[in-house]
Amino acid sequence: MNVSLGQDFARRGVQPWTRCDHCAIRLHAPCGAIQDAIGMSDLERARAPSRHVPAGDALFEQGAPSDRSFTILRGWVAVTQVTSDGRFLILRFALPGDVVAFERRSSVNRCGAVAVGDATVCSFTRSRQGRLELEHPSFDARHRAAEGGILEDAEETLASIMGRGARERVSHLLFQLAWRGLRRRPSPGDEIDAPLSQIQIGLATGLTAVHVSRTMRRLRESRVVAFESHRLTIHDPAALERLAGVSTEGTALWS
Amino acid sequence: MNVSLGQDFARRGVQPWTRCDHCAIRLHAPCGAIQDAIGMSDLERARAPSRHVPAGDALFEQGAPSDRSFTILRGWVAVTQVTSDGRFLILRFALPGDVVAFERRSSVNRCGAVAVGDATVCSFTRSRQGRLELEHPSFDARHRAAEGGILEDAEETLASIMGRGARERVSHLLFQLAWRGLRRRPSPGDEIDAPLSQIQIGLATGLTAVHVSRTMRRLRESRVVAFESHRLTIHDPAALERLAGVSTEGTALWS
DNA sequence: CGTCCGTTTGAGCTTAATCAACGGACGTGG
DNA sequence: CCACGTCCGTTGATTAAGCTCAAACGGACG
Repeated sequence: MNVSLGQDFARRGVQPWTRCDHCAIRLHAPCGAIQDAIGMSDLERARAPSRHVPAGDALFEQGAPSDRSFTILRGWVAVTQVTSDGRFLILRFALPGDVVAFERRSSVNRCGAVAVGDATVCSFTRSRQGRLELEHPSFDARHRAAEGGILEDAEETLASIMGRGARERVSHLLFQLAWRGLRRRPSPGDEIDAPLSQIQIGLATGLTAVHVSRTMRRLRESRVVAFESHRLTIHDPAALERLAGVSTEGTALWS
Repeated sequence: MNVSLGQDFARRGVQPWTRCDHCAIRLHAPCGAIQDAIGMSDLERARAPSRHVPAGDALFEQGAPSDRSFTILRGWVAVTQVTSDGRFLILRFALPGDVVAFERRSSVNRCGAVAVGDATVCSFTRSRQGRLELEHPSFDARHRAAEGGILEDAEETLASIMGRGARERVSHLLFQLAWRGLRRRPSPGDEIDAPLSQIQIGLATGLTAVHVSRTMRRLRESRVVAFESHRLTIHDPAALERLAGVSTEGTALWS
């Protein structure tokens, strides 16, 4: 089939991926088992002593040399970047079980990481990580799955942000965070503690804090989500998912 | 150091990563060796018969079942996605040597791929790929590096797009494509053949084709880049790089 | 009690999307 | 060979979205 990229190629009814009901943001796959009990206990057994990071503290700084990767055990961590023209932005949030800074190719951190709310993490040196991957195939698999999941999330976020619209961007972020925080698809009335500020939501969506405020007021007024005093309430998950533009409903062209 | 995410935390003079002068978009690492002669010959030896994909044809379609990953040998390929609300966008471009659709977790393509200009690709089944990774550590390493590189590119694109501004988005894309196309940092006067349309640039930057046109006219008038009849001319690489917001110059806080 | 910080709201402005039209390149069919 | 249609690039006019500036409010905390 010839698909001319330049014309009416869009909207061919493709309804892409579905989502695993366990592990938040992955899709179609048999659930990368990121938070699998086995994976976590493996990890716990092998971990370096855990470290507490108070809210607002940097877990590590962009550009600083480092030979460690971190696994979040408790709390939220923002993966941040300062661009060369001085803008500051949040690339993604890491929740408990997520791995941060696990690329091996560089001895210098490409991004920074800041604790959002109090957090506890454990870390491996890269050499130890390499040994663990060799010795424990399950650890290696978990690690690869985590990396792949981050790529998928990044592309999903990219899609969310390229498709212009503040409401969609914010909805996508909140929906993703709710799902990952709950470890399941949100139901009406679900609440989660989210140690976020609207400023951080803005940094993660490429919006101004003031515009985030307006957007979230509209979302609140239309009874989709409410976010007050660090507590996120999902009133209408279906609407939120629709707005987020990553719907799992709908007919796939290929089942 | 306590970094309150909410206030003046920005512009701390962090000048993050540098770039390898060989392999385009990676950074600080000792050059992922994506196009390394060894990697490529390994690949050629092991490859399935190559396949020609005429311009505009789909290499594979989003949502279609597939157990193959593809390596671009010639031409450019756009990795595309149709969102659930019908928007069509280009997540990234794959150039010769790049690998596409190499996640193993799903039997269904998360994205589509369309040849931009004529392309030649070769493909592996996932099982063969797994075997190759076990048998040839260098193949495995190349593969991992490619995946990591894609993640870095995706995050860089994300940063480029989140930092509002059409000029910056277009500059970033052109700069990245020029670098990857040339396999080195662009010099003044460099030209590369880019089988792109402005429509595709729009799809990859989240902008309208008309606004891409205006933006590129401004870039042309300010003698930064020209793009005419599928030929991209870099007049002022430094300015382009500055606009792209991924400068390698500048002092890093940590050398 | 005062300060700091995050949120909210308003007013004006900038940017980019939208709508519309035109010209050129190219291919197709008469 | 020419007429026509299509697609791409370009430009103008208008509209909508989001940013900037500014002010006020409220809670947390010293």
